[in-house]
Amino acid sequence: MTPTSNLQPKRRAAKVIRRRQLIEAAIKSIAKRGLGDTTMAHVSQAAGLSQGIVNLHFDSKDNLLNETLNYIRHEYEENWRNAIENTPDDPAQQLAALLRSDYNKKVADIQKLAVWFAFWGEAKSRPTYKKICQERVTDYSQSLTKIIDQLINEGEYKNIKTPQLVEGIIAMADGLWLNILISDQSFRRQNAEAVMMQYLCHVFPDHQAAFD
Amino acid sequence: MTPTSNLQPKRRAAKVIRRRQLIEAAIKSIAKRGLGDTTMAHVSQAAGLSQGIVNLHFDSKDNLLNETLNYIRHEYEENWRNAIENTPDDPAQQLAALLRSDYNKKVADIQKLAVWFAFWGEAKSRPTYKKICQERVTDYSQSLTKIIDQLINEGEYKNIKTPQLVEGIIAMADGLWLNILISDQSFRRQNAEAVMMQYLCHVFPDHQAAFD
DNA sequence: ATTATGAATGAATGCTTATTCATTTAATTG
DNA sequence: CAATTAAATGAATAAGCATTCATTCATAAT
Repeated sequence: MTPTSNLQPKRRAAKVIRRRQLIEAAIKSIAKRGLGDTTMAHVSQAAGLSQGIVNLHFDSKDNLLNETLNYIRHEYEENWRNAIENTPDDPAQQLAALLRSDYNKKVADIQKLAVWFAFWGEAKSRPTYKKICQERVTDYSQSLTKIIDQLINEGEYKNIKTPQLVEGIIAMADGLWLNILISDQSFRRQNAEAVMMQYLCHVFPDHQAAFD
Repeated sequence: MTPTSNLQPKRRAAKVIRRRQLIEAAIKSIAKRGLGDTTMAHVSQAAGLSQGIVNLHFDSKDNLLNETLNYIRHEYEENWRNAIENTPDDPAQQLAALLRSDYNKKVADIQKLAVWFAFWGEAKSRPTYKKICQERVTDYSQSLTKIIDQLINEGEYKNIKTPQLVEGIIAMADGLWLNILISDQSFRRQNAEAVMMQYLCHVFPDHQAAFD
């Protein structure tokens, strides 16, 4: 037996819980102070624990930040996959559900958005960040493409180039996040959703009912 | 006479030139290493000057970074104002010109994009950054709104809510920048432009000629 | 109850970095 | 050609920070 597999359930659980607790503390601190001003002391204090705790559970600050980004990426993916699964098997409705899910309370929460932008801001110079950010998009756009192709077949849409439309929708989705983040509370999740739905109405006029 | 106005042309010019030189060095370093890992030593070395030079010309690192953001904001605004001015007084053409200008070599340069996202990433926690980023959008959307209202009057567009459309266009524009930045060179300026033009075609089908 | 093991602490360490300022170099003036 | 003033240098300083690790605390096993 490896020493790891000797771990009793309670202790192993404790470890997982502590890691999540620290990741959530990191999210709070990044949202409050930005990535640049977030220190290990901030994170451990926000978690109500002691100085060295992050190194104990994550080895290094770098690692904690990587895991934090991974965490919100998985949360994001889980969110939109749920949205699709809990929606009738109709392309227009699925499209609406998928895009509305981006403006969920859980995912478009201002703290989480701050974290996304913090990492995007460093992505160009940090391969690890960049890769995780890319992964987020590839999975999402695969599903989006599938749904849109179905919708195009169903309706009588002639002049739509799917790949470009997919790029456009994703771009708008991200840009609306930026708007929520930057605008002083005047632009909210519901506004973003409405803007996106109007876009879909323009592109798919025969299915407007699904986007109201 | 104040001591400042006593400065001879050459010396005064030197000061302005040096400041720009340091701002451009800052842009290079931010693009290369990110905002977090950019040090005063990096900036001064990139400018080929000595350690203390930034404090001499900008007093502090904070101030240098504020001025750097201001610099790209003004460059950005100058770029789109030029685009409008050098285009015939036709709404559809002006709209196309305004939006194409966002994917100029000068403005959608990958280094500049990296800088925008670096500052957006810290904007939530830094009021100064946030303000400058907000200013960028307000000026732009005023002009955009004016042009779109003209276009709507001209054509027979009924179901367009201008404010939402403006938000949508700006969001897509920013999101396409993110795509250029994150995607490993596979998504380029021309792609972004094409995606945006397809969007405009969908919204203003009677003016497609202007968006090809 | 005693021992063994894992989890957590927090003071100490050593490195990095922004800022300062005495000194040097260059340009301008009379 | 001095004398004056501005610009630039770079070594020294001091503050901040991630990381380490000897020690303490808590839990589980025997």
